[in-house]
Amino acid sequence: MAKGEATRQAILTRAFELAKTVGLSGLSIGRLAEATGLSKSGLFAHFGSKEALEVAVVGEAARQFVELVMAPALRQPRGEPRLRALFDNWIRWGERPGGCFFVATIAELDDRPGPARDALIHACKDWLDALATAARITVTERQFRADVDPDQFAFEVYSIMLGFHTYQKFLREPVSIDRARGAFDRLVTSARSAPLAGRRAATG
Amino acid sequence: MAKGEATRQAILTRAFELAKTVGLSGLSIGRLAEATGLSKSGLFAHFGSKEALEVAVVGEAARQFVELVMAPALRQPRGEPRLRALFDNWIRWGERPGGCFFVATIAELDDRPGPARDALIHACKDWLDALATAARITVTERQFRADVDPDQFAFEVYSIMLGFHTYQKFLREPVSIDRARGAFDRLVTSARSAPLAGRRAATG
DNA sequence: TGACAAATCGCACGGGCGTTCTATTCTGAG
DNA sequence: CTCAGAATAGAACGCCCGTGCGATTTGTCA
Repeated sequence: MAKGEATRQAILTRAFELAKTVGLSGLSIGRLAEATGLSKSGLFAHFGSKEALEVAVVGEAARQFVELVMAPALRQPRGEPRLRALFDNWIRWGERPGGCFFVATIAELDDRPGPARDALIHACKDWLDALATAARITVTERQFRADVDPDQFAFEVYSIMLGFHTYQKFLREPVSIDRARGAFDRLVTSARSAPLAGRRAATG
Repeated sequence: MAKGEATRQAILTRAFELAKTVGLSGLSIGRLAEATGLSKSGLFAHFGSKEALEVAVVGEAARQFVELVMAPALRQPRGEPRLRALFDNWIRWGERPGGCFFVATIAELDDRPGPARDALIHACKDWLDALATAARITVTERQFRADVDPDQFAFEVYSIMLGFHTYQKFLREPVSIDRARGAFDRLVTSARSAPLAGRRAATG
């Protein structure tokens, strides 16, 4: 009984890797079957439809993202260290072969309604919530100024990561990581509480 | 002799609109022929191959981008007004139906080499160059601090726009435009020269 | 207006797609 | 060891894709 589940997981692992470069629509059942050494119909039986396969791949991506990016960061101390860990882990996630699954897939699904799109939106909102929560905590810990908007902060971190991936995967700019780190540092610095007594002017 | 050229332009106009939502791979010749009222083979004859059609669509996108975003901004005064015009026009470009063609297409082509990808990279680099040049001029005009890196600035503006489009087209967040404007304002403010005598601490 | 070229059409081909059905092989519980 | 049921394979389907070709319509200039 466990055999089926193991095969299914092997398929998903391979499908996730493939989808990072060819997208979800580009992920054809025939090609995936060839890549996993199964027959087309044998593979198909595990999911029942292409759409269900796509949803499962998004789920697999979310699972790996939690495991590799979010969970380790949540073990860091609250405040700026945790925020920085989220950013660093995310950069590392994006540097793995094929780049970031989510960035590669978002543009593909934004005009194609359906359960796969819903699952992807859910994963992205979870991630933005995690960023905003980490920023909010950093404010609570008085490491960030009280007037820092956590949701705005999350938007800006997210934007930096989108820029990073575009520079990295599309433009193949070697400076992509320096640009991303530079932007993140500037963002964090401008959000910090004044280190000594005496306020500076607000930045936003 | 002009008939063919007119038809070709009509095809490209329609193809550009369609590609914003379905992408370049999703833009099939059959569907495009139906949308333009031509026969498949009649349309096909204008380009000779799917690949050539894709390149032409990217060219059409670049042409419209220059006309609607870059050219009007270059008529604004040098420095911050021009920079802000580039940003505003770009936001407006992204608010048109279908969103931004480039954002929609970049993720699709980043792992598919070929002339279409080359053309898209060229257009993006032109745009980043324009942003960096506008920032450099703003430094020269002493509206920005001398230690502002124009290329880093361009990266951050570009990232904000990617974030804007993701929030807008994918997450359908109504606050997308406020987030983008907020991030841009924060970026510009932190780059400005000190308005009066006496320097503040550097921000990045 | 006549004639030549440009523009467009209709049709067909091979191939990959997702999907279905039936047959076969494998596997694990009794 | 047996055997039901799970897991996989094989072949076929209708569909749409990009592409090529010959026929036909349309436009333009002498």
